[in-house]
Amino acid sequence: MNSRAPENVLIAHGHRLTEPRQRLIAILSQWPSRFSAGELVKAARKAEPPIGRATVFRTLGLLLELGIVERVRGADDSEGYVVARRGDHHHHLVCSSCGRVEDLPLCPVEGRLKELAAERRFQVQGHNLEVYGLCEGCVKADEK
Amino acid sequence: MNSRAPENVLIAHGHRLTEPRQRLIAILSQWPSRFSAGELVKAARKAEPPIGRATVFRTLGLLLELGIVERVRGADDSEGYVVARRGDHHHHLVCSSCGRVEDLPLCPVEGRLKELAAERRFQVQGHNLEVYGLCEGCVKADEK
DNA sequence: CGCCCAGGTGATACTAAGTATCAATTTAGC
DNA sequence: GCTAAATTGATACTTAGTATCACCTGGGCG
Repeated sequence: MNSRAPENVLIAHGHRLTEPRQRLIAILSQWPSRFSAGELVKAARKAEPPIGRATVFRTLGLLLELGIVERVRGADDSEGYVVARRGDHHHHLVCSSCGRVEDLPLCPVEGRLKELAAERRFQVQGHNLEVYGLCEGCVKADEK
Repeated sequence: MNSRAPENVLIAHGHRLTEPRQRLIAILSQWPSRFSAGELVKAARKAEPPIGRATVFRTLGLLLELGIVERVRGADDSEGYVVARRGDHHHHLVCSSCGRVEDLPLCPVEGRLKELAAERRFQVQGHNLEVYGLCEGCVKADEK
């Protein structure tokens, strides 16, 4: 089966596949786009039976750590989450108009960054890049 | 005089140079490194006369908008601020051991990013890059 | 199958980081 | 110095996240 399915990743890392977690994953898998912690808490509270706030945050942290969910920050420093669509290194193109998040699989930083940091004797461990602008749809809407 | 002095930038943008703002700028100019909102609020509250919490946040927002202060995020998603040391486009090398923040004036993203985004028909408005790792001092300390 | 217990849950309470409101005060130009 | 507009500070509220702790349950074991 799909070893990248959240349920399997959870188990592979020695976590239990509890009922609240499964239901939370189900909620997330249906999520259309970016969401905030509060939105997820609200959806979880509305579920039947409801999932507690603490569990939502704990599970969110777990999914974040396992790379199943990613934190996204928009141009205005707004925070949010998205369900990860790829497991490898990538970045995000965040639309500042509609909030949509696209993946940018090719990293425009690698290589160049290494040289720059080496000159400074800075030992790079990782980096985070968020690109913001207008997605194709919003550019068109803007032109009208 | 120095047109990049916070006081002058404030005035140049039509803001008033009030006493609380001046004192807050004075506090910031002495700040050794990265700070959190809470730390600044505490320092402002200890000042004589104290500066109110709301004013601290409003002023912080203003200084952020004017580029006098910058938001910095570490590897662990920790948030913080630093007083900007340069006014042009740059990024940050954040030490995940000591928290020190260095400026990276050469942008390793420009150019490459434009091509990549163009292929995707994404209209780039800006980007944010944080690099984390170990600063020169912490690399040495680590080797011992 | 049923026991057992570590890992997980949910209620509650707490902290940090902001935002909103509004009456009282101050600034800067006239 | 006067006045309008900007700013302040107190207070209350919101969102995000952590801490605690008694209770519950998933799943390995006999």
